[in-house]
Amino acid sequence: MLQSTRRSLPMSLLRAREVVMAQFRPILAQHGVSEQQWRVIRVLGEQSPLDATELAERASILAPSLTRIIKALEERKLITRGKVEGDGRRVILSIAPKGQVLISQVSPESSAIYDEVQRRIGHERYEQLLDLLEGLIDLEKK
Amino acid sequence: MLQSTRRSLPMSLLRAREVVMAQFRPILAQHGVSEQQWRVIRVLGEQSPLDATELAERASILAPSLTRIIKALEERKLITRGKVEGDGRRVILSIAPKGQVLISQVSPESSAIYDEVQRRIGHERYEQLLDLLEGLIDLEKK
DNA sequence: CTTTGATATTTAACATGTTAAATAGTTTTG
DNA sequence: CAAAACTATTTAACATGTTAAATATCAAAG
Repeated sequence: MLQSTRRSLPMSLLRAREVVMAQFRPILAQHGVSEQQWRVIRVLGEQSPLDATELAERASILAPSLTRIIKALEERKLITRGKVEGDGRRVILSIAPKGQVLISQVSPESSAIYDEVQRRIGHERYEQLLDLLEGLIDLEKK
Repeated sequence: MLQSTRRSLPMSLLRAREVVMAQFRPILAQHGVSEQQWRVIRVLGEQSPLDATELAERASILAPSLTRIIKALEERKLITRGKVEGDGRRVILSIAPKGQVLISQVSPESSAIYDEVQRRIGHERYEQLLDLLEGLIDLEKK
């Protein structure tokens, strides 16, 4: 029997994400970074340096997109790019000072929005949702 | 304090969706339709005709993307496009016979995958997840 | 040591996402 | 009724998603 488009898991995931991101986009736009660029910067803010493959994995961005994003962020001196000695194929990325400044500017506003969303749906439901999503994500690895 | 990228709501929603869609993409690819094209076809399969605005809303596709998708689907005769009498601005879309055939071909395979995902994470958790997502989506309307 | 196979990144090509602006038609106002 | 305001769709421009293929380098076999 046909799945209704209203209670379809992929569709619900997409819409839920849309609702949350709609809160963020204006902030990111004010700082001149896209959603994906911000993900890259934030991952490098947590751990730096990282090679491109690891970075792509952690930021959930496909390699071809990452190539383009890296180029843009490097030109703006938000990140730096280097080569690994011992393996000439790998590219190593690091957060740059300007990138750290950006993180320190955006993070407070970002946290405020997270808190607001969490408050509106309830702390318990929020954690529950994250747990269920994690369970779904882990299906991939089995 | 900084949100970890691992337990970030937008990131988790994105990854969870990715896991589910990874199951679907091969099927859709076999039938030569993209994920978004399939959403449009499926929505029209549920209700047809629909005007472009309604269709965009229900398929969670932005108007500019819908314009391009409609063009492609109409050329392949999967949907048909008409004008409304009384309002010359509106475009009306309907599912075409070829589109209905496609739905009848893809739906069984699609359902099988839904069932499999549901089985793997558990029926109860599956419904719970949909409920929580719905709650998040409804924040938008308040 | 060189050929074969695997891995990391990039390029290419096309579809979609995203915001802003343009177009065309409709409704509201004065 | 004519100007102004509004609505629906399209176009434009650029970023990203997606798959496949190309490059470059490294590792394994022979």
